[in-house]
Amino acid sequence: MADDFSPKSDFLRVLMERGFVHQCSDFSGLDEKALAGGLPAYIGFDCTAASLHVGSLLPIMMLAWLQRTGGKPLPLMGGGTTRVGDPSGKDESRKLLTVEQIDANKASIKRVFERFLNFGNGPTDTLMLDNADWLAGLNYIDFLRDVGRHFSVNRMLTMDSVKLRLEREHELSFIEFNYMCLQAYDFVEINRRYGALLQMGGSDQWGNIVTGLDLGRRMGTPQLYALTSPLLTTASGAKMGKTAAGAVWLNADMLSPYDYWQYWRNTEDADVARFLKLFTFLPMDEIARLSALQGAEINEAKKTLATEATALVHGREAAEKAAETARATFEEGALALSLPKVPVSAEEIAAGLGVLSAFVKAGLVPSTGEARRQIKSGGLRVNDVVVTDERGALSQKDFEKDGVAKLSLGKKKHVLLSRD
RNA sequence: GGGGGAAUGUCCCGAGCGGCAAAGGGGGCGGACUGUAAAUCCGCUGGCUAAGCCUUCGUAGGUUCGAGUCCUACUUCCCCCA
Repeated sequence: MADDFSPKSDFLRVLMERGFVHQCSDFSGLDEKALAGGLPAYIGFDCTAASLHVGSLLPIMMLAWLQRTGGKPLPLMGGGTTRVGDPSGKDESRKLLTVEQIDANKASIKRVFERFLNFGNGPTDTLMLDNADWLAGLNYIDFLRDVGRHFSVNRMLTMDSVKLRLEREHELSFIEFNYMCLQAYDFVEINRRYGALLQMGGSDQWGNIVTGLDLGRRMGTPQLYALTSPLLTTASGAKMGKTAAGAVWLNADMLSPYDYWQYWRNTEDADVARFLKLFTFLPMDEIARLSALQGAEINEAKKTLATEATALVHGREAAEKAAETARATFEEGALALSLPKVPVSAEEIAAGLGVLSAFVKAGLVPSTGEARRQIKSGGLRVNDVVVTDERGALSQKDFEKDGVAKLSLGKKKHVLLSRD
């Protein structure tokens, strides 16, 4: 791939040594451009959900490193392309979102970037883009004549995103088939408007990005570049960012900083070094030191990873607090009042709150049926006492300590019911 | 246009003589062992006011004491012929 290439620019050097690079259309060409300084580069983000999840962290980190090494980050909201839907890497087409949903998602997603990037009007300040600005108003006939004529359907049919659907005999609608044309056109448009020379993205975006390079050449842009990051999986092969509770969201209102910290704390041993490089800004020698730890000492590295990664998304203070909550809970077995809380009214407690519904209320189990099952396998505890009787109820006594009862599912998930 | 298949537990794959809350995987969750790890082993994996009740097999009807299973129509997808 690029083993024999040694970059001169800080940008490529950092990305490569930290494991961000999977493919590049032209390493030395891009290196030159990065060396010149102020390299404008963009990455597109889907607006299919109200928050980005850890899967999007990798591209965000790439933009952050770009800025730190003297480039100009251009995060692009897919306000327009999300209305069409990217078929890459998907077996089936997804339901189309309404424009209102997309706009709401967009607004909600934007906030995360402020944590990672500096905004402003300087040469290396971040500029937030939205492709709805130029895609939404496109005229079909004009677009076909100006842009569409440059696309070869023959070639499009050979692209992985399309080929996969055809081979597996899954439906590929015309609207999705057009997605890559729009993304390619984005590149040209962003070059013209903001001078972007580089588009980055996950490895599944390679085809879309390279199509943009091609289109640029035909439409007379300067030489454009493509750089993709590897597809992230854990050492045991699972996709990143999925837990039983759902995706690992970056927005605090969708996943608490404490739970976010826990996600990283539970990283598999084999992933720690890789994740430290990708998801923290810690210097490489510090990472090397942490990565050298063996056996139970690896837990120190995991705590550092968790705190650093959480600090990036939720701020240093929230990260330290999550770390402290975890320390008190797991290492001292103490009751940490900073665990996630769910309020219960005093009347409910007085009326006798059944254990089953208490755990449902706490959000630890989805149904009372699940609560029953967990009790059978000894998975539920109230104030660290295993629940054995599914017909039991919580009483005032359980809330004696600080007006709070600690409910636990398994050894790791704890929620406080607090008496209001 | 003609002929033949397929749709199953709302995470996925997948069995299912008319008695079915429905085999088996994967995934997930819990337990044991550990280091809040991995691997391994064990259990669980529709809902509820729970020895009972309710809702599930593409959609709508029908036959039957009883339908995922049989019949009819419809929807979607696939294959073959034109």
